[in-house]
Amino acid sequence: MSDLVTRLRRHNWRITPQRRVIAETLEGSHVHFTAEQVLERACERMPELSRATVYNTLNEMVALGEVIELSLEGRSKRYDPNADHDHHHLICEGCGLMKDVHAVADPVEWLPGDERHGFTITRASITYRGLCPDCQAAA
Amino acid sequence: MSDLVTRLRRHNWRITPQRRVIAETLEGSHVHFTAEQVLERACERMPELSRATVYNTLNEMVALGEVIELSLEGRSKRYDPNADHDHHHLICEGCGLMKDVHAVADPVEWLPGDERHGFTITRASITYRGLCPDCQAAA
DNA sequence: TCTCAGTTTAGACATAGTCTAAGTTAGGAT
DNA sequence: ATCCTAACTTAGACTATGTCTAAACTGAGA
Repeated sequence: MSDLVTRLRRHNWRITPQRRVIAETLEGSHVHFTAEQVLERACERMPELSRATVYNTLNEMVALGEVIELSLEGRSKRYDPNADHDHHHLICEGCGLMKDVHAVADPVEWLPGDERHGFTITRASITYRGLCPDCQAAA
Repeated sequence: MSDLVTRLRRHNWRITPQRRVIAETLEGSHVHFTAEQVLERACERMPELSRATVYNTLNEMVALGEVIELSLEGRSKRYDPNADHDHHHLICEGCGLMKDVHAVADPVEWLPGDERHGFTITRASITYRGLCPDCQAAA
């Protein structure tokens, strides 16, 4: 069983066949899919699945805090089933490949008080950009 | 004269009236506007300015490296006329207010070699999230 | 003045995402 | 078991954001 499904069930969230397929699609890859990519892959297992259900379900999983929504590149959002807020993202500027990474310091501590403009800061995420090994070889 | 216009001129880029209005609109605020907001404000000074010109011009300024494109929140990109890549962003989760901030360390150094997956890393940006003073008071 | 590359324009088109109204499903009450 | 109800799903219309195209315009140099 998908770990994401387990986490979702803890919220007393009804696990319908559609939601299960969507959760398992999200979790079954190292890549972070867009909603359209989730729809496409989930439809291989459940062809009658509708676009609206995919969008609704992804938004609900984000609202429950079990999936992170990423607006990093291009026009569409991507969904990360790893809800651990301490990880960051590494993006290849050549091909768009995205990896989860962990940094050794908490960025919140590196923002001086006089740069906080009176905000209370709850979290921080880092986006690293560069070239993946394949794109370096191609260059 | 707008500093952004000065920087753009150095690229031998023709500064037309339309481009000047767009650049000055971008730079004349502490807020980072969406393309539609730039269009709306620029049209107050030049009503016949077209949507296509705003989008083209913003994309060209990004390509020249003099404006940074931000895909952080919501559906639309925002444009930051401060091309200094060492600054980061602080976003209020209540009202969407966005501020430029500077951290005291370079986040690239916080990513250990074994978390780099063979990438060459060229830059890193941090997105801080929290509540601005007004939204704290309202809560 | 003429020419031509670069620029601007209106509007068609494309893509991403949301909403609505109707139909379906599942679980509790009877 | 059957009914009732709320939650869920669906197709497709709709909205928002951004890109493209073809034609018109502009201005610097021949």
